[in-house]
Amino acid sequence: MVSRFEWRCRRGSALLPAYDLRPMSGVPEKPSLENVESKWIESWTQNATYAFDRSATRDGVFAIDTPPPTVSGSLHMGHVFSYTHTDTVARFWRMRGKSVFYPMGWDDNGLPTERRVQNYFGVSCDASVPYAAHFEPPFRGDPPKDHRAVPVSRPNFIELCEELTAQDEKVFEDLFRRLGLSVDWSLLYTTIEDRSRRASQRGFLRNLARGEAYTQEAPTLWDVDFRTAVAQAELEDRDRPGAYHTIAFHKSDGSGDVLIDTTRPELLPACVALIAHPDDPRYQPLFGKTVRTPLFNVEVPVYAHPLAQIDKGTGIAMCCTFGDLTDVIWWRELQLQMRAIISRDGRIVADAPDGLTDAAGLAHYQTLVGKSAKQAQTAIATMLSESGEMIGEPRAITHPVKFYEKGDRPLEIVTSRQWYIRNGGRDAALRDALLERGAALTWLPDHMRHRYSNWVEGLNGDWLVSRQRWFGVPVPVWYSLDANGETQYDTPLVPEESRLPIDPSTDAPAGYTEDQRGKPGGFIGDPDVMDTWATSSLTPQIAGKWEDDNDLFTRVFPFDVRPQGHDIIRTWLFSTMVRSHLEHGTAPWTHAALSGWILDPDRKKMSKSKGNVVTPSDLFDSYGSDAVRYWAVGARPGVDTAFSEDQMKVGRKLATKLLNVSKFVLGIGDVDSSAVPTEPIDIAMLHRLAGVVEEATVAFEAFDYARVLERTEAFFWWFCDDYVELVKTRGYLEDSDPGAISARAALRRALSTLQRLFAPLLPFATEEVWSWWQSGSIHQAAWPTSDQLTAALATGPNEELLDAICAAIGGIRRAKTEAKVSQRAVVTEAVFTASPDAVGAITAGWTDIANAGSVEKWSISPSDSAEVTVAVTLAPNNP
RNA sequence: GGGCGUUUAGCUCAGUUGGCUAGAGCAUCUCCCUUACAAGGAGAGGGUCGGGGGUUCGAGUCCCUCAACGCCCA
Repeated sequence: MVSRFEWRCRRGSALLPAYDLRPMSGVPEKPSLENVESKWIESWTQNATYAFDRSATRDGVFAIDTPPPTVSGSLHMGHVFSYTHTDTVARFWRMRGKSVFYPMGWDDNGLPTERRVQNYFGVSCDASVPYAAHFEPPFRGDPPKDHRAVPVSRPNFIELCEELTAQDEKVFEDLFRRLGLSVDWSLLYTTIEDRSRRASQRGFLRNLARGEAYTQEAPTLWDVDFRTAVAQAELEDRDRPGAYHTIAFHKSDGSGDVLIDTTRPELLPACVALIAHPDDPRYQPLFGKTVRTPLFNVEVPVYAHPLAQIDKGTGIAMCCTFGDLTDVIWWRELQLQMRAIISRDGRIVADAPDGLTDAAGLAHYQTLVGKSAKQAQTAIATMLSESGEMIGEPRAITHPVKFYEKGDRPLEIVTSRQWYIRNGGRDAALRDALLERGAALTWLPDHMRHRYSNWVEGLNGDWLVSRQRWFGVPVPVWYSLDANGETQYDTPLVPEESRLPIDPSTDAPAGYTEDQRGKPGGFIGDPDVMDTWATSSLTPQIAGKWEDDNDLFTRVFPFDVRPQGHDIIRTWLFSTMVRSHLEHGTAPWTHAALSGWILDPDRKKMSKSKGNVVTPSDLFDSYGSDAVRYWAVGARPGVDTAFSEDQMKVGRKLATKLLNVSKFVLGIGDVDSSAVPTEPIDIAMLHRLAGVVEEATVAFEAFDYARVLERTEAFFWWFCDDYVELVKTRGYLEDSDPGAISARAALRRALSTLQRLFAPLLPFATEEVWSWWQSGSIHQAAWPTSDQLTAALATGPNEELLDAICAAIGGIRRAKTEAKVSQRAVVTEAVFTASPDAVGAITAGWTDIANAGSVEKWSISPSDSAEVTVAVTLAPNNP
């Protein structure tokens, strides 16, 4: 650890010792939380309070791989919640003398932005439309419901994306500043900017050069609305109603029918085989023979394959190209024919598939052309009924169907050429290496490691990174065209890294000129963009300016922590691990901190669709940023947490209390900064606080900001309610009184420590009270230590003393409450009993107790009980 | 179907390697305008720690089992 002294020299700061005294003129007459936010936000910006010191070496740096929020949405309480957690840890390490690398990024790349731009401006991207200079979109916000999207060129569309993201990003930045994040805003990046595109393309080209990226034409899960391929990580199963249709296939030798059950009869024209389990005696005689499809009269083989489920339906299934991933496996392993009938927009293609030659079959097919899968299903069920080839009625069931997580219709499987990055899904050695990397991470909370290993172990293919979209990072390759104009996919043309970022749709590869584009002997650009995750998987590299500024990169990489939601372990966390493992041979960070969900007070997950979302800025206005942070910090790492304005009210109370008690301590009277507390109760209080400091330090080192708050807060209220009340009268004595000196010195030591313990949690209120008596920002002050707090004290900890004294004053207070008199009421006599040790403690602290309780006369006698008892006689004239 | 988590006061949650009579905040009730703070303070009531079984001198805590709720994966 860097010592406070070294750190101060390095930062060139001129901080005073933590409890050095300043003129009291800084304490306001009436402390208030009003306007502290704007005041300190401005001060922090002007003084570059949170600037990363890049002269620090890796050992002296704490580096955070901040999640770049998607700017196509709005910031919600989930952001406030989790970003506050990270900020507390950043602030702690900064106070511990680390140079904290805390960047912010905006994820403005990809589908969500496209969708928002379409909805906001009322446009749609159409690559065939020419570019229009000075294009004015039909709307800026809220196009009417019946508005038909205006097609715009890809460059125009991208301009609109940039316009809207810039606007959204400003709102985000303001909100994060208001929340008090100690981000170094000079490190800001966006995922669509040149530097990110360069990093993304460079990373991809390095993968390609090492054989970790490859292109392949293969059946792929496909969203028919977004018209793009999707990756395994973006899938989700949704339960959907469906129906089993029992359909009769006809044996080619005329010996009867074979019945199959299917939920997708519309794929009948795409049927290429029937498949049963090799051990199924019912179908063993049919293996190797053929049957003819109903309606279409196409001859298809019957094969055996172990993936056929004996107990499902009739036990024999039709294999179509393609109904599901099992079909793909059968098609590949049994080398079946291809009869694709679903187009990329989800409709039945015009051309009947190979092998469909029967005149009646063709006529049936014609009725399906152009229909959606759903419409085709209805049509074909009707035809099957009419032809008598459907047995009975369809039987309704509910079954899991694969969807793109952002999509509205079930995924289809279409064959297309796509780019993949190896992620262990097809390679056991790589998978094991990635599992090991995950196991070596410190997970917060620890059980989240299972999400990672679970996912990696379940991978069934490599990572599909190409997307058939516009607003993203282009796949940075071209393909040469041979003399016949055929595309040479196996030997892509790649740019020099120094040219990046490139757009292959407008840039030409080296050795070619633009007029050779699309011509035989010329070239074409890869039309696709990369998946958003392919870029955001490089956030450590982007934020750390990998290859653009390697001096910086080596000072921050591997990062200390990746904070993120547990819902994106399989996507963001895993893909970042893959890229770092492949490129750098290391994990990208040492810690992964997973935040929980925000639930509404009814324990439901908050979401816009449920209409239970609260706007953060309204809460900042109502309770103050510190109060909102207080609510967030109260949640233990990784735990789902109910939204609670009540907690914010408590936080507001705490911040107000901190102001008030600071005013009291600083206003009670001066004391020399070299003064050492001498009264037993003062010394014992400082030792108690020293224990809190040690506990808070350990907790923060383990990212447990919630425990820091809990322990600090518990001490703080005790300090205010008991300790301060007890020593108040003594502290007001004249300056030369030894008791007053002891109290004031102890109060100041404690105050300085408490302010700094709270600083990472309540940055505004603590900065405010610190400014009353210290110079420099509290957020650059040193984290308190127990040594500092107990320096030069004559005696050690004495919890028994504090407990006995507090029990004594508590007894007096209780007596007054029970008598329903004011706490100011005078006690003419108090008669105590207590254990012999407690008798000593109460005697030692008697003057303070008497002052706090307004006790005139007292006596005490030892008892066998550990309990302190008191009999109180109240003055007759009390109110 | 596999994995993970949660279950403690009316509510939200602490409870560390097993160790005094199980704690806090909120809410409720009573009282107090007190010189840092009424946007405050002093006090009170409230729990067979999800059920069952086991280990132990001792279990909220460890083991087994069952249940409910939630999440991840298939």
